[in-house]
Amino acid sequence: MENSFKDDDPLQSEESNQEWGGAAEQTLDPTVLFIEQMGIHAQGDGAPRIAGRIIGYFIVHGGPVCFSQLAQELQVSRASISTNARTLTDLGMIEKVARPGDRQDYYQLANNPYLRMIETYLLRMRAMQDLLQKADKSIPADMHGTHARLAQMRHFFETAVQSNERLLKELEQ
Amino acid sequence: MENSFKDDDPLQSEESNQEWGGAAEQTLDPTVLFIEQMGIHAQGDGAPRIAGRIIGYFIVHGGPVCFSQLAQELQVSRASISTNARTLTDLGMIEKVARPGDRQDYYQLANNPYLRMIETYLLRMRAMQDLLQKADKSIPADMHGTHARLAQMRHFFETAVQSNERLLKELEQ
DNA sequence: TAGTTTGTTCATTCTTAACTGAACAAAGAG
DNA sequence: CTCTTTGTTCAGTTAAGAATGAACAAACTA
Repeated sequence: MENSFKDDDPLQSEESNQEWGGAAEQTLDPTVLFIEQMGIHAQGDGAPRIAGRIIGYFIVHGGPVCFSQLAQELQVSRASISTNARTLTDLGMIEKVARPGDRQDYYQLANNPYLRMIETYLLRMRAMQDLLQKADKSIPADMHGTHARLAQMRHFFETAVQSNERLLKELEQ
Repeated sequence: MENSFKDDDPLQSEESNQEWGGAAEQTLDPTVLFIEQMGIHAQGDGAPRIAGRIIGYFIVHGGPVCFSQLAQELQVSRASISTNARTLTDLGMIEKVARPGDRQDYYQLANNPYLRMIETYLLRMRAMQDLLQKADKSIPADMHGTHARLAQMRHFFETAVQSNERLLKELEQ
């Protein structure tokens, strides 16, 4: 359940700490492996690694988890949790939940954590459409080849946007 | 046509160099503006800015363009062109074309430059599916909540993959 | 042969942004 | 009130990777 990088970590030191280094998987625990891989994947998507690890943690442990627990178990600073939790909340992937008589912040996975990813994706594509449209207007009309290529690109993004809007509806049921 | 950042740039110095700084658009030429914006967008997508500018250049100027011309007009090192052109070629967005009796490399936009973007996107999603499947196998069966959340996520990616495969076919006609 | 041109590779520099620790504000608890 | 707990913000550090210049290899010219 723990990252077990610190030397004094009880879970780590009580075990027979077999061959470290090399391509050995850091920990035997498949859940922490999964969480770590989610971090890597997020990084590949251009997102901060910690954000991916947080999502991974929620997938594994579900239910409302408190702020400090996240920082502790993922072994990162509270500052990082704060920033990334806010980002993920803004993205609609996790949400803050209240706990009566508890001052701490609790978070959990949102209803459909992945929908917003698509919405963000759509936003980017619409920005590109905008860019293309403006280019089309401002570039001299006699540059026929250019306008043809712009049109081709616009067609692509139009189709892609439609496709993803359809997907979005499909996932919303 | 040029970046005109260097002081000795003829195009720059012959004009009445009006108010620099502020939000002023660097150049009046809408085509270089477009190329620059493509660079910015690429950057936002996690791709190198030069890659985006190269694509922008091809959209504007079409036809086979030689290696050295790219370096010159985009005002970047040949090394950058080399690296990015290779990446874009691997991605299937541009392609090398031969010119009889010419030793230089020429490039042009590929048939459907954007299809491969989707394929790359699909690859990433399939990698995630793989990750999810492996996690599902390795995580203890009695963690019911975890498996449920994994299943939900898998469902999402399955739907998304299908949707994008459909889109791909649609664009291939 | 030596000299040019063209593209790639490598080591280095530079930029961007992730991450951290520390200072801070807000909200209890005593 | 003081002392603790909790989360945010900010300045500084660090790490990743984009871009470069120089060295190099390959292919042609003379």
